[in-house]
Amino acid sequence: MTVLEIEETRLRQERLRKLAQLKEEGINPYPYKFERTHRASDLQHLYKGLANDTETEDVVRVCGRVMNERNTWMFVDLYDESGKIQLFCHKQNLHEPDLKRLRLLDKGDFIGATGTIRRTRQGELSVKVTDYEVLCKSLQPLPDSWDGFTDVEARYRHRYVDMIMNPSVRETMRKRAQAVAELRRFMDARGFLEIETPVFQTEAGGADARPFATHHNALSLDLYLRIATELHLKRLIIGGFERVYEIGRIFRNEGISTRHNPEFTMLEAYQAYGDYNELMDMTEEMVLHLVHGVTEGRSSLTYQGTEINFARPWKRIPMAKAIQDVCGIDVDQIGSFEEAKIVAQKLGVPLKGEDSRGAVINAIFEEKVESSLIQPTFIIDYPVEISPLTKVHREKPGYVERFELFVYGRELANGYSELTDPQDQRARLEEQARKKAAGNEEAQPMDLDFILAMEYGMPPTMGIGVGIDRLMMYLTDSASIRDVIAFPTMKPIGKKASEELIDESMDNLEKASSKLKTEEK
RNA sequence: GGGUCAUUAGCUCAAUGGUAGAGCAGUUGCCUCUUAAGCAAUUGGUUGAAGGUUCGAAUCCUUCAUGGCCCA
Repeated sequence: MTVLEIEETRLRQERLRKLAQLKEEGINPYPYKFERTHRASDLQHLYKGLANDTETEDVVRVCGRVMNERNTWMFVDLYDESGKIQLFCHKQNLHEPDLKRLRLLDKGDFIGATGTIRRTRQGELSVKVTDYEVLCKSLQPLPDSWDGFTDVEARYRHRYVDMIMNPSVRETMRKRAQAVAELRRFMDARGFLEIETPVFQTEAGGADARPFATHHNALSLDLYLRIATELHLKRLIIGGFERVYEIGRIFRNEGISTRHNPEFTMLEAYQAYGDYNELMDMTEEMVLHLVHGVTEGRSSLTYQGTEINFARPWKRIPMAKAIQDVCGIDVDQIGSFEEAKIVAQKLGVPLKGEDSRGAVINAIFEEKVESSLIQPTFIIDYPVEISPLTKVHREKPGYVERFELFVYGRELANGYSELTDPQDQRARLEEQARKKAAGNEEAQPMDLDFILAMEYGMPPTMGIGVGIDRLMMYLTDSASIRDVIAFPTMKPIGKKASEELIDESMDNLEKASSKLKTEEK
C-alpha cells in the first residue's frame, strides 16, 4: 500500500471518529507534557517484594504507549522505553466520564496515568488508576501482537512500527549506539582526536569504488559524496596531528545485499610513526575490547550459530601462502598478467575486468580462500597494483605492507603502512588514472592537492578502515547489514514517483478546501 | 546484473480453474473479571499492477513493480 492508501483505511476512520469525540469533550488529544514519577522498570524494581493481592498508598505517575488491553480496558499494558507496567482501571476508582472515555482509547495511544501501586491477585504489578490523560491519539492500527509484524519488506519500510512491535530491533540499535560510544572512548583513551572531514569532494578518492554525484547550485559545481575519509585524514597527519580518526558515513554507489548498504559507517584511523605490524596489535585490542563489551567480558561470541573466538593473537597469513595452502599454487611463480589469467582460468576463478597481475591474484584469493576464514584472521602483504596508497613491502618486492581482517568469511577491516613518498604516490595515482581512462570505473582519481600535501612531508604512518556496520553485525548476531542500520536504503514503492504522490496529495487538499468553501456558502 | 521464491482484509495466514475464507484486530451490546484469553453478535476484499488464455482466473501465460534468499 502507498502512504495515501493507508490513509483511507477503515480502522483509521474509526480512530478519527474517536479523536473527534475526545475534542468534543474538551480534551486536547495532543497535550504538551506529562510529569512522571517513575519509569516502568523503576517500579518493577522498587516493588519487587510486594506480595500478591496487596497494595500500597504510594501514588505514582507513569506514561507510555498502550500495547494491549484486557477486559474492555480494565487492564492495560503500558510500555515505556524501560519496559511494561500494567494499569488497573477499575470502575470503583475512576470518575464516570473517565470510565466511559476509556472506550475512546486504542492500542498505540500514549497515555499518562496517576494511581497507587498494587500487585494483583495474579501477581502482576499494577498502577491502580484514579486519573489518566491522553498524551497522543494514535491514528494507525498496530500489527497483531500475537502473530507479530514479520513481513521483512514492511519492517524495513516502516521501521518505526518494527521498533514498536519488535523490541529486539530497539535492542540492536541500543547495542550499536553503546558499542560506537565505546569505540570512541577506546580511540580517545589512546590519544586519538576525532576530526570531521568533508563529505562533498570534487574527486572521490581513497578507495576503489564508484561515487554518488551531486551538484552545488550557487557554485555551479558538480560534487561527489566521499567513498573514504582517507585522503583528508592523511592531510591532518601532514598538518601535524599524530593520531586522528573519524567515524563517519561513507557513500558507495554499488548494489545492495545482506552485507552492503549504499550508505554505511566506517571508522578510519591514522597514527604517525607506526607501521602495519603495530596496527594489527591495535586492531586486535580494539575489536576484542568491543567483544568484551557485549559478552560480559568473554572473548568469544556466537554469530549465526558459529562460535567465533576473538582471543589474541589472531593468525597473520601472507596472501601468497593462504592461496598456496588452499590451491597448492605458488603465485610468486606467476610472472605476468597473461600468466595470471591462465592460472585463474585453470582454477575456475571467474574474472570480471581485472586489469593487472595483482588484481587477478586478488581475485583468486577472494574466490578460493576468503570464505574459509571464519575465525579472525589477518591476511597480510597484498599485491602492489591493487593498493595504490600503501608503502611497498620492506622485504618482498611486488607486495605492499597491507592487511585485511577477515571474520566469518567476510572482510571487516583494512590496514596499511601508509605510502608517504610523494613521488611514488604520484606514479601510483598516475597508473590509477590510466586505468580509469581505460574504463575501470573503480580506479582512483588523481588528486593533485593530495600529492602536493605529501610533498610537504608526511611521517611514517599506519592507517586502518573498519566497517562499523559489519562489526555491529557480529556484535549483535545480525544476519543482514540492514538489521544494524536504523533506516536502510529502500526503493520507493509502486510506479508512482514520490513527486507524483505529492502532487496527488496536493490535489486532494485542494479538493478538500474547495469542498469546505462550497459548504461555507 | 542473473537465478529463484514471494506479494490475498489493519496483522498473520488459508483457498491447486468453479460463490474469496479463518484467527487476531475493529464495531455493537452485556460484563468489573485479567496474563495470547470475559461472553455474544457483527463489519471488513479492485487477491501488488497491466495485459492475455478460458464459459469461468487469487490459481495458467506474458510484461512490469517491490521485496526475501542464493549467485555475481
